[in-house]
Amino acid sequence: MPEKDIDIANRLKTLRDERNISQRQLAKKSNVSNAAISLIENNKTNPSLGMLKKILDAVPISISDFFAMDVSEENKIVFRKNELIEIGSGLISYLQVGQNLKNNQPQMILERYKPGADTGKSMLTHESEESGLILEGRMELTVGDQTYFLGAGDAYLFNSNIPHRFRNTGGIDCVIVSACTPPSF
Amino acid sequence: MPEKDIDIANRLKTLRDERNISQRQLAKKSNVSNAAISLIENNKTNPSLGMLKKILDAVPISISDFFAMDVSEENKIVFRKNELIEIGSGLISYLQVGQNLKNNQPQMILERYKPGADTGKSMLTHESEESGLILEGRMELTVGDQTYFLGAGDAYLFNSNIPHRFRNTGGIDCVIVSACTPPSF
DNA sequence: TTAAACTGTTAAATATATTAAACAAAAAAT
DNA sequence: ATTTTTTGTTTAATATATTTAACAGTTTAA
Repeated sequence: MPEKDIDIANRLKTLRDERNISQRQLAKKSNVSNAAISLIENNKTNPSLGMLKKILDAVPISISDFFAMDVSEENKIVFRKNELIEIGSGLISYLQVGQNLKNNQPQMILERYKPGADTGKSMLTHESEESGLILEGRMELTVGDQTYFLGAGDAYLFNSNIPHRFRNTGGIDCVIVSACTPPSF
Repeated sequence: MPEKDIDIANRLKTLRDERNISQRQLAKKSNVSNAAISLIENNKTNPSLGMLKKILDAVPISISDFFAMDVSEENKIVFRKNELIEIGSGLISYLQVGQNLKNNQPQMILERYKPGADTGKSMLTHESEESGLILEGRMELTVGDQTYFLGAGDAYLFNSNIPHRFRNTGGIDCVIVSACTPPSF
């Protein structure tokens, strides 16, 4: 059974945070460009072993220990602002609370709809209970054959099997925090 | 203290030998080219982690375990024909018995001199006792101000502080097995 | 407030890993 | 003995990692 993703990105970031070293400090100490470290931590490259070795030697930590590190977020409780997981971007961006959610966990998402953003005329449907709260801007929400206009502070709750649709018809970003149980994707 | 060389080459080769898998079998199973595996095992590339991961998943073994593998050759006793270490090539090729030799160990080398090969007019000198035996071909050996012509079966022994020189003046390869104590390079 | 020294990220240039295909040698099959 | 597989290796073409340099945002100092 092949292991799942090795997640060097998290490992390195976590390690660096634990030891309070900046990308540039580590870069200098390991004779590697700071860009390389940034790219690794953002999963934008597939580093060579030589590269990883140089970095880990500078930390220092052995390769074996590095991969034996426990970075499971199973029991992680607090997720900092910059630790939210980006699961989609574009006209609508999604920042999720937690990773690899179980079916009994709510999928909380911080959603940002740019002006004109629209989940589409071909309404959404999925097997969840869905709730949300508008933080900024205004949102046009259609659930079934009813359409609502929501402003900051307003909230919603419905069964997502009912076809629904979000549209930002205003001129400024609309920011929503939503929750689905079980997670919808 | 940074670890010394990680030696992926040895690790992979050893692993593959232990499990009796050919390069091509492993390549196919891991969706990687057989060339890649060959290059890795010969230290001719600096593989990416993604690559290594694919290979190790096919073995299978975890990355952590892979790097925790003991491949120290400290007490290795028998070195197979294909396990000799190439420490130089070209007109003269050197295949050494063992790795990271200690000062109290003899450095045995299987040397092949192509026709015309010459260690150079500017004689060699180093702090060792040196001995050798001609296996094939003929060799012109100069030690100090004496020059000797050796054929298969002949041998030599001298203190390498005395300037010396090897020249294959014949038309065929000359193969020698030599030994230096302590190792000369 | 402004400036200076940091933070992490990104784009284009460069270096290098990886593949595909062909090779030669050894083992297996007929 | 001679095909036929299978072995590992190599080279040129291609894909991609890494660096250099510039950017924008945040913190520290004055």
